[in-house]
Amino acid sequence: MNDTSKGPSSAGRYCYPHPHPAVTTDIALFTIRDGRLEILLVRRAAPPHAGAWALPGGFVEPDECLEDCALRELAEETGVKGVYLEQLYTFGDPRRDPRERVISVAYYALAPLQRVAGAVAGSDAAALAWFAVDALPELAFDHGAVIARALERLRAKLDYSTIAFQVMPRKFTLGELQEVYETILGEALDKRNFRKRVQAFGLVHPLGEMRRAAGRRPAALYRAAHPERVDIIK
Amino acid sequence: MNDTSKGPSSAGRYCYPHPHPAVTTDIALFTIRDGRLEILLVRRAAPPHAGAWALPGGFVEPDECLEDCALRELAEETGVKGVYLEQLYTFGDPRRDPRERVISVAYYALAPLQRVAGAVAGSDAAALAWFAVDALPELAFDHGAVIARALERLRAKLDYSTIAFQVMPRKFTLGELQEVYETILGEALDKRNFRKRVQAFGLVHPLGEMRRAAGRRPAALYRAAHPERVDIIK
DNA sequence: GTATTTGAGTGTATGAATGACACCATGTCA
DNA sequence: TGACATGGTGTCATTCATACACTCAAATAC
Repeated sequence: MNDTSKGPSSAGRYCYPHPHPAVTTDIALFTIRDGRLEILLVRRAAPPHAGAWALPGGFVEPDECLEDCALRELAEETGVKGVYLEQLYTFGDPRRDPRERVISVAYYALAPLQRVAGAVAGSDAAALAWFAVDALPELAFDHGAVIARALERLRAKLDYSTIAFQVMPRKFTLGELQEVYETILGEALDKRNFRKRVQAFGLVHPLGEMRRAAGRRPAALYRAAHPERVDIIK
Repeated sequence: MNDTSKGPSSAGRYCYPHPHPAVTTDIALFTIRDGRLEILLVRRAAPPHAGAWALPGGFVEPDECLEDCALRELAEETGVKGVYLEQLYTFGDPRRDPRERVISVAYYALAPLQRVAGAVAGSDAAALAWFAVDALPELAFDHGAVIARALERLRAKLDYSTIAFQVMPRKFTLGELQEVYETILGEALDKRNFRKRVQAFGLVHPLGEMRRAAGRRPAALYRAAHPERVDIIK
């Protein structure tokens, strides 16, 4: 899929009177597994950066909007569908890709493990794996910077939006919700204050059911008050 | 500068094996004049949308990064230089430009009137004018949506950053600073609380000078504590 | 069957930040 | 010299954020 043509007089069927950059989308997809914040990466099979790990992503088709492109690439390369995407930033350094000028519109996403557990490598990628965000492998292109910015944004949004519910299953306990916050923020929160806030903002509705877990008291189950959208709170 | 070629087999010297979109930057440059928040627009001379008003902007060159492109286009089309730019959002709807696929990386900027007062139309633009943001003319492309988003972001950033100082001259009174906040937010602020906050955050340094104005008590002059950068506060 | 373990669940008190509010000061100009 | 216009200042009440400790309910080990 990646071409290496550049400049005047190169072979190719798509011609323009002025140089056009290639445009891609890249997706930083986060989930939480075993109390760790993880990100989905694909191993590059071909140069440049063969063997290094990269964000899933790819070239924008002529008739699709950017978000559709991100969703499509994510589905093609990893099999993951239907996640909540938010545009992060557009990276346009002329030298970020050694082949040709590539401008990348980065998106980030959060999804519950159950929805991404079946991720499998697509035809474009040699392999696919989840990495803890504090133990990243060697990264291709400027994807280290992309991930850093995505993390920063994600953590900021936890505070003033309901984005965390994107990573929750349909039914969850307040303890599980707090664990998600703590995992993403990388710090412990006070249990009573956390519960107070969540309830005060009306972010959850009790289901009247209990989750029975081994070796401890059952916990009340809740659902997100507005699971379909991300609200700004405060 | 705008070409209309599209798709396979069109004439043109720059050829690629896959279709490439055109990429532009557009700049929403705000200033404050006579107590109104105004935005700089250029009148389109050529179709599409000939006669409509548009944000200054243009195509990304092969070897410039996106922010440089925005600065260059702003200088070329309006003569305005050296303003603080922040990336806003990337607009990529396939039909936002009727000629060909054009993806636009939008930036916004704030500058003091004195630095933009000499803005003059460059070769690309038929004419150039400032419009109050609540009295915009007919706009080309999706520039109405771009401006709406820029305004939203600007207002949000007033609250938690020092972005307002970008629009202040080197010396200013606290009354003038408050007027800027009120103009951008579109609402009145309490004078004492405003001054308390500004001082509490250490955002300004007194210069020990006075501004003598006709018909009223002279006001102490201040300068921004960190005029060169935009800080996040709170 | 009793003790232990593990997370579930709950309230209060304190300090900080926010927001509402009114008057006198100092200059110009008529 | 009086009217006018903006400059400049402090307090109080409320709200919000934070720190903090114990009992409850189930499962399991002994």
